[in-house]
Amino acid sequence: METPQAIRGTQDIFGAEAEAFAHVVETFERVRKLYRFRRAEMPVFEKTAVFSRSLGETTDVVSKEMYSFLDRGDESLTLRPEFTAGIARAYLTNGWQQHAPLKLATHGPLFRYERPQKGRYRQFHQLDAEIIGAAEPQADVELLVMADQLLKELGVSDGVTLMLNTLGDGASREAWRAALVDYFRGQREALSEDSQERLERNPLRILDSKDARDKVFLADAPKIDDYLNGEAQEFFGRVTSGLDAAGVEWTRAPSLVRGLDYYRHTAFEFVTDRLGAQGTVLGGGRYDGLIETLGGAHTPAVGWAAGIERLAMLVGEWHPLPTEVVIVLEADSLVVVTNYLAAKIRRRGYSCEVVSSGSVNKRFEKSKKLNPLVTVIIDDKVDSIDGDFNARFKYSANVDCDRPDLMKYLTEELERKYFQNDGYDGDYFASGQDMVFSFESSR
RNA sequence: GCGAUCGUAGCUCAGUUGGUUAGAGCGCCGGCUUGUGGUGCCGGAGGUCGUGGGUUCGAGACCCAUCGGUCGCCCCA
Repeated sequence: METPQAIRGTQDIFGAEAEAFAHVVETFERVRKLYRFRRAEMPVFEKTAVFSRSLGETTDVVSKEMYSFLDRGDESLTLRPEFTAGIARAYLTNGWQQHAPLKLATHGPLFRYERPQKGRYRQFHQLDAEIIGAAEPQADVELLVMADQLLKELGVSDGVTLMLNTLGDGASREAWRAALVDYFRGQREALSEDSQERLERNPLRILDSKDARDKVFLADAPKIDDYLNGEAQEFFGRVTSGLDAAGVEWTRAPSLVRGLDYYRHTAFEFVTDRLGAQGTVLGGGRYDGLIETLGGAHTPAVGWAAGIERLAMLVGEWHPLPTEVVIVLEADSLVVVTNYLAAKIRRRGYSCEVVSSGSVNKRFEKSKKLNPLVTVIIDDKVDSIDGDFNARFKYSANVDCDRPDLMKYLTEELERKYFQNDGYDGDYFASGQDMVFSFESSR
């Protein structure tokens, strides 16, 4: 029987990486509540039109990266390549207009048919935050400040910079785009093959080409600032002054454009040079035109998405808190004692692991590897002078264990309730790194 | 879709200019040792050397194809 392989570009995440992944999500959940964003869940697949119409037919995402298939009714469905389009559809379908302006947060898997590489997968995961039905720059500011706080709380903000730009309103953007096409047409033959292609499909993209043949023309290319009308300028000014007031650092990136057609005004990316070719860790912008393309009324909105895998890589290995208590069963006849104690300890809210298989030697090896705060040993050695003990309950705590609550619980409550002892029996000594306390129950 | 690079035990890797029964460390299992015990010693399980062809008296090592991983281009989080 041959084991089927996992699909290319999917990942099985485990251990420290999985902990880092969970840590990113948990931090996002916590921060999103601080900003009072409401949680939403959407399907992972939609009718293909949801994405093809909103993202722009000519974008690479739509033209070659979507996971599309026909269902049994011959309807074309697509695994979501991004969140925004699906959220916009849900907003219209469910009448969420009544909640506008609506602050939404979600996270989960997305799918794109691409060659995998560092920080890029066919099934990848994003955090997502959107404000729908808010035309004011204030919404952009709130979203950016939240993103900034998220990165800071994750401890990854060092070396990550906020690149900020404006694409102006629809009219500004079109005028700029036309000027760029004009300009680059003049140099057409000198451009890279990729950029000659971009000239027809997505001229804004030429601006962040990595090809040296293109870079020489960038300095003299038309600037968006020259095409912004007064309104667009004022909008951008309010965004930047809001960020300054909130203490969020940013860098103007006049050639920053976003890949999808629906962006207007604010566009931004938090980038780092620590992730190889995939420098963008969080990106987004304003998409005032999107909801109309799905048949809704004109609805201004802003949002961003962040790659969980990329954030997790910046976070690095993340280890869960150490096990608080490990119970080592040394005498198999007393197995019920471990069941009793473990249940009690866990119900009390302390993490606990039981080691009760393998040779006694292996059990201690295992417990040492778990590196617990406290080790509890269940033993039936009859080694007292009068020989009337039938169970012994010892625990050893790391000398540095700064958990008086846990120590108190174990010494006083458990020991008294279960063993009906009077307390320490005087057997108390230091062994290496551990303080060892020993209790014995008498009958 | 394009390019580079890699693919030997569960994991990390050695395997000399192609030459007898393919190795180590870690991990796992067992035994002994260690009188509070992540030590030491002994033993064990586990590999069709990604797969399929080819060259050769002989290939894990050379060639071709294919699959997969990694990194990059395109694009994007």
